[in-house]
Amino acid sequence: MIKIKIEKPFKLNDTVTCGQIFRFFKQDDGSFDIILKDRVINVYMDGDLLCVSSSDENDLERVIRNYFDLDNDYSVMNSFLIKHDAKLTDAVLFSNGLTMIKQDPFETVMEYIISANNGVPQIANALNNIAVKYGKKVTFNNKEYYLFPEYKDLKDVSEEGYRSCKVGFRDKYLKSMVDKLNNKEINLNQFYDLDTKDALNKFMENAGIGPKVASCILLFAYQKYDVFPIDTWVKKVMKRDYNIEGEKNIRAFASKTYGKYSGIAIQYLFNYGRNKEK
DNA sequence: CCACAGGACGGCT
DNA sequence: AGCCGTCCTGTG
Repeated sequence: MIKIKIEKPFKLNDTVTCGQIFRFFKQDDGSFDIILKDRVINVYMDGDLLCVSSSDENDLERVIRNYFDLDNDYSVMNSFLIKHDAKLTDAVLFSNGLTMIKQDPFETVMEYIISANNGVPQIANALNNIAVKYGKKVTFNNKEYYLFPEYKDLKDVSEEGYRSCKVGFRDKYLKSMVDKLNNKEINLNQFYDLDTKDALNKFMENAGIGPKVASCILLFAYQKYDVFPIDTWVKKVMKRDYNIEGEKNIRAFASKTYGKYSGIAIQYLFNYGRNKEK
């Protein structure tokens, strides 16, 4: 168990539950078990201390600081967003302490291919099925969890293999992506260095990856904050609160208004929207 | 049983 | 270039 003193605004609960991560489990005591790339962690806040235990305590503080983006200063981005869109003020203030989790690129790619035309519970279920079938088992606090497999582990998985995990028609997209990775046709590390436009276009060359999926991958795995993933929820909000319709118009508005922090704006809007309705 | 929700794609104009 | 039917699964 380690305890990390939180120096900057950080809302653990919102950060975990606002739709960035699919593979977390809220415990009866209010803490979260979260499955990371290579380990399972349990986290909770005790005052200004973030308390973390893990199936693998090696280098844990560095891993956690990086995963939850604890050393990033969001105040500059928050001021920028409020300055450029006063209507976003409430959402920004409400979401102060929400951070962008840094997720594993391969798992993120698979997650968002599965997310196309799909619901959150179904996505989580499919991911869990894949992990149980092909991932490594980790026992943590007497509970059994399964890490999400790496692409090498999925080298010989057929379309039927994926489909038995309830991914539906996305089976062929997953297989195609895993094949390309194992054949070295794609290197996921290259996207860190590309600018957003090139990275979007390069991801969209792959079957099953369109604008929304590519944007989510870049936002959640590569910290490209200038993307603006447009889903049906965003369309509704843009129509209702800004009277803007059509993907082209929404994209133009976001680019002009939120610019390099468009993705952060979406996270704040979503976090505010879903909590306010409760 | 049917209606619906959720993005990418492909075939059509 | 833009529109629309289709793909699969789960829920109400």
